[in-house]
Amino acid sequence: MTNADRVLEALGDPTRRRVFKRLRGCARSVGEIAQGMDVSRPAVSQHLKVLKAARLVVDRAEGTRRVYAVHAQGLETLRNWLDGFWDEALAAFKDAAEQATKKHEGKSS
Amino acid sequence: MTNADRVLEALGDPTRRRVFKRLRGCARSVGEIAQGMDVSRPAVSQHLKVLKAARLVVDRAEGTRRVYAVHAQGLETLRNWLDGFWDEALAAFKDAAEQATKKHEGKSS
DNA sequence: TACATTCGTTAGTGATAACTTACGGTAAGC
DNA sequence: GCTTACCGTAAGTTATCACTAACGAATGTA
Repeated sequence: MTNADRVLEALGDPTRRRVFKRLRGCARSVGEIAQGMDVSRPAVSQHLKVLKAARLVVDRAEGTRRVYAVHAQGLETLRNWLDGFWDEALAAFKDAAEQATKKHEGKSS
Repeated sequence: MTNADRVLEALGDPTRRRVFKRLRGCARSVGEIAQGMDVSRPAVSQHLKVLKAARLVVDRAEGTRRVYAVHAQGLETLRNWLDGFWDEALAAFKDAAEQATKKHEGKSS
């Protein structure tokens, strides 16, 4: 399982996306994130675990609290996956075009 | 439910990603996609339905067969979501910095 | 040391979704 | 017009996943 797979699977859940969006711009503790959401704190904790495994967030201990913040690496992984998909698609298209050209040349000769 | 939500949810499933990757560079029919995979043809058909709803693929009738190909719009949606996240994160960070500055000015005055 | 608070973990449950089998519909070929 | 091939859909089953509840660990405090 690649890192890109973990990122896509992590962002596939809507609740997890809401948790992730709550960390834009400022780091928050688990309780602060759960505050105002319609899910329990353990649920948020579990979602953060998945987001952490995907390198989408990082956590640091701050007394008894655990503060989470967005980590650039996860979104960079997603961006690289996106770019890589385009590159491979383009390469495959190029190969197909070349084979078609070769076939056409063989026909004309 | 936004389009970005549909894209992320569609790409969240590993089988669906394998189906999607099979369309890089060349369009294929449903049977061709299912050929060599460890899932049945109806399963592939259902996944393609979800991918189509997310604007990740397009389909065209070709006789009795139905040919699917990647559609740029879905991945563009994902890219926009990615960029938008960065923008909002940056804006939030900026606001926090400005508030901190304001507070600091108020203190010094 | 004893207590309180905060967070993480595990077990169990309920819901969602993915897979298979079976059926119906449509277009091409004889 | 009948047969064949290909695809989508529906029903049913299985499995996966997210949520709640309960317990345990660690830190800060009296």
